Amino acid sequence: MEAGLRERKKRRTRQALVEAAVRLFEEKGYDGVTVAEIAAAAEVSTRTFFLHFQTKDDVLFANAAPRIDLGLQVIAERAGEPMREVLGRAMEAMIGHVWDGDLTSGLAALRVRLAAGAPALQAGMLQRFFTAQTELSGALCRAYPDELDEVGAAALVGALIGAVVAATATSIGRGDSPDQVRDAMRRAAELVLPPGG
Amino acid sequence: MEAGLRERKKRRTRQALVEAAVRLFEEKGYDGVTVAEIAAAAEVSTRTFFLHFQTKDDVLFANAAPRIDLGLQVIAERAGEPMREVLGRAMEAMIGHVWDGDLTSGLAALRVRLAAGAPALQAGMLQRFFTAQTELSGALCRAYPDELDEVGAAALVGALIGAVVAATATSIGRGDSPDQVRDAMRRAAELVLPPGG
DNA sequence: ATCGTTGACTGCATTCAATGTATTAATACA
DNA sequence: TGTATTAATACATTGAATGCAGTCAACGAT
Repeated sequence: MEAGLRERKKRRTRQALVEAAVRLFEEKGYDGVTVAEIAAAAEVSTRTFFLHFQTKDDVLFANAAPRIDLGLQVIAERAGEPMREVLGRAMEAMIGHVWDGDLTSGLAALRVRLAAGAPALQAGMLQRFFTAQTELSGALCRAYPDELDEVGAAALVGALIGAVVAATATSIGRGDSPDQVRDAMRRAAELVLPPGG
Repeated sequence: MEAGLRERKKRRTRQALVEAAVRLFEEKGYDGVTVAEIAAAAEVSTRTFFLHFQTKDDVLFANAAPRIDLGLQVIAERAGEPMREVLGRAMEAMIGHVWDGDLTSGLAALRVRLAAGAPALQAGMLQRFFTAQTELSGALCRAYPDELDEVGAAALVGALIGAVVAATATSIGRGDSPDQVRDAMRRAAELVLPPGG
């Protein structure tokens, strides 16, 4: 997959910014760290930070982009199978991705901990979930035009994501282990989409 | 109901700020208006704006505070009745408050329209919903300690609010009438809490 | 009626996220 | 080797939000 020295250097800079940010946030909290500090710790200019990340909080979600695509992919591939079953499988795929991406690494826990003390970060997180939710809802509506209208799809996906996000935040905030958190996510999903129905 | 000249003046200032903000936002969009402009239009200093509202977006939610209390009140009063029924009634009360507070006045529509073009505002709105959700969830958990644990309560309330918020945003964004929006909210609530069950 | 207190409001300075512009320097490519 | 990209930099600016010191009107007690 095309190495390219330029590309590699860029990636290294990006990675350095992510690592510096995580380390500093752990030390001093989200509001206790400025973008300038992160950039300095990664030995680049402040302007370069915003060349890699749109906002300060973006640096904490560097790896979250593929997650939603995973869900959309399931919906695209399994079109034809029963709607609620497909949605359940999409959710299960995303939960799996969270598990071995953010849950075991402790990144998810860090985010929840930081968000508890930094409203700006909390707002940013919620917005990401909402954007993902909107994309999923649109895809589902397009895949099942006879069963769902726009509003119905939004309600169903909103319920699913709403349940899982709230359960996850609560479980992590309570200090649960990664396994317990994953169970909480699954139970929340089953609350909206019962397995035998 | 103690009038008090000082109190009245303060309220007038606050109201002037709200009205100036709404008018300017309608004219030039959310990002197209600065706090300084709003303050100038209300003939007060910029500093005074932040004396009345914590953030720029706060001015658009001046009347939303009592809504959550309404829901909490229902949960407190009806304790003892079946849990899901009480939660449904709490939601119905809040929907009613939205109806004759923001829906008929067009304020809700304005917020959705503005939020579509201003990520910062969208994030702020979502955060408000999440805060409300957390409070409701806590109250419900305390009212029904045998039926719900923290995570279960979060999941249930998260599903309910998530469904209603998503359906509302979609319905408004599609240009529906206030009646249609209210119907969408009710259907979304019934998706999570079926009436006959 | 007067005086001390409270509290709403102001002006000014500062921090910090985020953006625009112009420039430098290293990589890529012919 | 020379030319075109492009990551990264330096510098300046906007705008939200906060801190602080000071003004003046409203209030309450004597």
